[in-house]
Amino acid sequence: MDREQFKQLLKDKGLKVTNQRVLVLEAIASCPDKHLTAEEIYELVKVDYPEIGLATVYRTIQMLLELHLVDRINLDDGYVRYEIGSGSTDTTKHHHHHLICLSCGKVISFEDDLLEELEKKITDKEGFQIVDHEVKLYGYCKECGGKTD
Amino acid sequence: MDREQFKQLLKDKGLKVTNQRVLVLEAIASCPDKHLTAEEIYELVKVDYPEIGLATVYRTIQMLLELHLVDRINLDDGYVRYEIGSGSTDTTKHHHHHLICLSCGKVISFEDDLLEELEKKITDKEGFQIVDHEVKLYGYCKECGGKTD
DNA sequence: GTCCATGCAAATGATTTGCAGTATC
DNA sequence: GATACTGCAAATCATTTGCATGGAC
Repeated sequence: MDREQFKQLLKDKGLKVTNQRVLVLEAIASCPDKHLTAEEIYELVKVDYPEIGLATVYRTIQMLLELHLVDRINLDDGYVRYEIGSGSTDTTKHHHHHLICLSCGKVISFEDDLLEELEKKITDKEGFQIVDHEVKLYGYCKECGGKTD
Repeated sequence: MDREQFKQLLKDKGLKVTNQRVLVLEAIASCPDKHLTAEEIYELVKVDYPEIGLATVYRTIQMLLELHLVDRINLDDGYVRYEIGSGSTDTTKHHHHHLICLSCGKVISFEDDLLEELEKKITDKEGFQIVDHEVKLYGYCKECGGKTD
């Protein structure tokens, strides 16, 4: 999803194209592995566009979530974080999961389809139709060398 | 973990045994599938002990989390929820996961060891040592009959 | 020119904290 | 009796909202 595609999407949805909206999306897209908080996005956008307000950042994020261009992640550290969405590419909703280091706080994303098997089992057994999932694995990354701390 | 065991644990840790602490733990333990919010726990305890304060409930929950007697769940609905802990039994940390109905909001817990395979794979490939995990599956429960929103 | 979008400041709401009184040990 | 625990009210902090101005179309 490049800048022009995004502008077109906004127009198609009857939404207005503003600098703020473009810059917020680009800030999130430019840090695919950093899992930014709203405040961090605000600070990033302010570099290029100092007059933006925090409320606009929140409102834009809300809109991007509804358009499925960004995903929300909650690491339970008191901040809600955002990353460029899996749905932003298209078709196959390739969810990715998160490895969270309990020592340094680093978040590593990874892909895996192992859950599909599990989901099939649950649908069969419980009659529960699964449409989405979120997986967080907590542990210690290579650098923090297993359990050191 | 019954009431007496809990009292003993508190003593062993050098903590004082109070009605408030016993009642908060019992409120959470009595609703193993309801995933209560702090406010709900507060209301439950108030029935038997009207003078309790909400701050005490929060402080007690904090303590119970540290003792691994309760677990925290975040359904991203703006409330943090608590349930009686998997570690409260013992030895084999049998995590359970959550099925969350997008239509009625019901939360169903289930056990599965499928992730062990995945965790082994990640430890081998990434050098990331996993010690805990959280899985949330979103969808539609039997009663809400697949997708009938 | 119309209205949606923005910025600011004030409001909200869950959780935390300071402090003086109270209960446990 | 000392000190940890509690209740209350005030503080905190992320997020939301009201409203008047500004910008997109």
